[in-house]
Amino acid sequence: MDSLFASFPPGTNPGCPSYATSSLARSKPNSDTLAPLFRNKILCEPGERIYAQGSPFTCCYLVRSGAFKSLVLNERGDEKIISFHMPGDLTGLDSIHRGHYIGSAVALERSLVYEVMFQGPGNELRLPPEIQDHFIRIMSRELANIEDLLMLTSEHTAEERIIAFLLAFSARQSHQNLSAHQFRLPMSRNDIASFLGLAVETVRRMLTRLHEKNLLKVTGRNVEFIDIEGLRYRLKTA
Amino acid sequence: MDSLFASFPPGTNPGCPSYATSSLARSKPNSDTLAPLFRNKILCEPGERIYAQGSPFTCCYLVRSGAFKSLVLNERGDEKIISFHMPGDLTGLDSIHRGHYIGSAVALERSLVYEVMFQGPGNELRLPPEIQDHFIRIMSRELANIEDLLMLTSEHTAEERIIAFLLAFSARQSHQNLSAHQFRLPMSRNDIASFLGLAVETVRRMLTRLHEKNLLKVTGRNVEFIDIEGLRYRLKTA
DNA sequence: CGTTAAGTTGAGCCTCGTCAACTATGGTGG
DNA sequence: CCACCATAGTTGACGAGGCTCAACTTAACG
Repeated sequence: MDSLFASFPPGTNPGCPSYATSSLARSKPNSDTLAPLFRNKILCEPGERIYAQGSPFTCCYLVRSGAFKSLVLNERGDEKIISFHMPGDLTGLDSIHRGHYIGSAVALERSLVYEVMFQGPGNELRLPPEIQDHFIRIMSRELANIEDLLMLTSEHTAEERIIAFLLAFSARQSHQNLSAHQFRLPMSRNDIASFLGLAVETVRRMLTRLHEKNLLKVTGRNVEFIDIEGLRYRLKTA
Repeated sequence: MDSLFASFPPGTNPGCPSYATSSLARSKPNSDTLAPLFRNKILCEPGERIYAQGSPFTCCYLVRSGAFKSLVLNERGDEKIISFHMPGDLTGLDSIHRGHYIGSAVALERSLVYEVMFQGPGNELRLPPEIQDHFIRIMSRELANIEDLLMLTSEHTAEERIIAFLLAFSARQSHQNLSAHQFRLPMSRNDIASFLGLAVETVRRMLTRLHEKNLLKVTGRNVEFIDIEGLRYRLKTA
């Protein structure tokens, strides 16, 4: 695996998949490539949704600041978190091929997004040539990200999933020039559990376990790594 | 969920996700839209791989006949099946953003593929305007497909996964004007197990269970539905 | 016809989900 | 500023679903 969070723009990191390595820390977000497509700027408060499952598809959204979760309601009515979106990420890519959004995007904190419009009046997609390349690579990367998540949830234990998640988030932090060792998670335990395909209680149990092993410290949503190499090690020797 | 197999081209099926319904049977494959991008035609024997994980990315491949599995080797060295590709599907989309293939594609039976080339000499992507729209929708749809698989594997029991898989395959069959009630699976039990995030033994146990409940008949790779409504019912009332 | 891989079946165990009770947190209105 | 309530988070006990391991049968293929 490579990353659990979308990265932007794609870098080049050949070789075997390596869980939650520095792949997220490749290159700086370069969101301005899409600037010609920007429309409105929207400010979101925590809990607010920029689009709702089933509503007509209008555009994708580029996250400038804050954080989002994108989720799908299943037949039982409870939500499954598909991904988290950080600054530089595009949301709604999975809905382009439909006339409506196949999931919802909800702000986890006060956030700023741009509308990214590329549909003509007849709903046909029109990308300026200089953006085409970039856009397709973004989608390809998104595809690879979900595949990573798929591998993580189908072949790894609860502890490994938590570790991979935290390491990926950490990498994303340093990507934004924030501390990779100490950070505050914008999402709830429930969100993490849903994202990783676990029960909330299991998430907690794994966190306490990692705490007892002196690998990290968690108080509420604040995370502090004690032994980051130890964490990485537990991922490799699965 | 909507489908576990890529569909081509995307249709319009608004509303909540509904597992393995007729969504796969939307519209006929219309692969010729990409015809301007076709290069060589390649014939593959079972077990042959059209590209290998880590090798330099050259192009995507359109399946014309036969079937493929695309897989990723994890750090332990065993393969995880990411998707199955049927006639009309594109493979390698997840590798566009990298200089190399992030997984491998292996023929499950004697198959025919087209090389789909859209990279210029400088590796920049160049899509004819009339194809752009179509191509992006394909990628978006692929994204939605994997999200479906993600939801299936993270929130559903072994039995439900098997049922969803078989129903999706059945839908794909009728999509190709083949019988939806009786068909031969091109992939091994191992492939199915890996794809659904299960052990081979579990796959079998569920098949026998469904057999005992008079819902279907399985002999080797041949599947015959006895009570397709019964199967659908067991998916809804999860 | 022999060899190897694929498929099947059973027994036992372990991880993780479920349920229930409890505590902490944060937001709101009096 | 505090009381209140709702939501989020925590902890423990228990059970079940599915994985592991091992033995065996069947199928595929030269």
